[in-house]
Amino acid sequence: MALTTNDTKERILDAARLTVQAHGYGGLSFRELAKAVGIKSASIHYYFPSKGELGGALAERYTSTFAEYLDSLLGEGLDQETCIRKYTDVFRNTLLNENRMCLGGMMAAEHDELPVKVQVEVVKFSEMNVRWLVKVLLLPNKTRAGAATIKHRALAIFAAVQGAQLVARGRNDVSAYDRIVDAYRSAGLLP
Amino acid sequence: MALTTNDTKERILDAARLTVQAHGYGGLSFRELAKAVGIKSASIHYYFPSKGELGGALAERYTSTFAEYLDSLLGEGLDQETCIRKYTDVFRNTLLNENRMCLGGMMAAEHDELPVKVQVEVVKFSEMNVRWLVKVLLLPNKTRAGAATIKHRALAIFAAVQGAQLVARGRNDVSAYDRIVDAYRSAGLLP
DNA sequence: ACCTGAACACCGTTCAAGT
DNA sequence: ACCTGAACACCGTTCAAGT
Repeated sequence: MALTTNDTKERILDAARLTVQAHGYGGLSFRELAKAVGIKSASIHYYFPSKGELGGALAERYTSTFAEYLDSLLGEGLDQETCIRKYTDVFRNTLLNENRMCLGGMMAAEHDELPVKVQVEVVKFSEMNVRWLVKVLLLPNKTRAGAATIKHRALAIFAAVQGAQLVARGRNDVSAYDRIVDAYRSAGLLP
Repeated sequence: MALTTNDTKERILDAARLTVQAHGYGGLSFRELAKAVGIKSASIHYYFPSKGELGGALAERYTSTFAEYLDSLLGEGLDQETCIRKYTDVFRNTLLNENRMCLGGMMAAEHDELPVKVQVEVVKFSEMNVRWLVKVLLLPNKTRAGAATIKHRALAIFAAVQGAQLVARGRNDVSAYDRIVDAYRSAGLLP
């Protein structure tokens, strides 16, 4: 009676997430995935008819889980600077986890290899990030900037953090991520 | 007697570059590549013993070609703002070319799938970019910042531009790249 | 020097067959 | 409902064989 959500489908998604964040959607193999879960590769298709279905479900779950965490920060009533620091820390922690990358960033790079359903989820992920960042940028009452300006700034922060993670991953060096984010702060991009 | 450099090896590299910038290193197939060049896939191995050798040569050539272009801008004596605009335009043009991505950014995302030789070239690419950006940041005589600060700013600009391209590619929308870069400028990250 | 066909172990996908 | 083995056309790589 589903006392645990750790059923086969969830275990497939968990293993797939770790693989995609390290090796990409293209580096995800049904045979390896099956080995990790303890079934045969053909059995994965019972839960996810195609690799695209799996990728779509994976990205969708990733976005909602991340959104939940981010909203919880706002729910705690944290101030703007703390919110941004916790935000950049999420991407930092991903790197600390064996140089892994944000699922959304990884899949953005793999755009041309993705089924349309997965491409759509990648866009939704970035939109969720921007929506949250807009809320954070509006936190102080001194809102002298217009709505469009705030949204562009939020998109820029999202892109800058993604780029910091991408470059640091390419160097396999978390300290590069730290230097970059610090420089963003010094330059005035981050509050 | 080599009156033209458009020999088989160069044609392989040219076709490979376009493919990797669109589909990634993982999306590069010897069979497809051979088809584009007009030989058999086994023949590619005559010029590049392994996929890693091909990837390494590709990244190396990409870096030196890009460095040549960037240095030519400084050679023309262009001012700081113009240099940065021409720099961001390079990445913009890549997106305009069927939503393609910088080879260095693409390969950074694929880090875990790359042979060490290729990983090294990805690092060299980013270092070349930072070196050039440092030179540009030092262009005005009013150099009030220290050497370390300048270098961190240069690295941050490189990362930010890579992120802008990554996010825009994920959305298949060049206008997103433009909005992000504009926001970088407004925030003071870009001169 | 340059090219090829054939083989190998991989891949996602399909499907008939099991329980 | 859930799982499997076997087949299919792909992949990079290897190698003996061609010219």
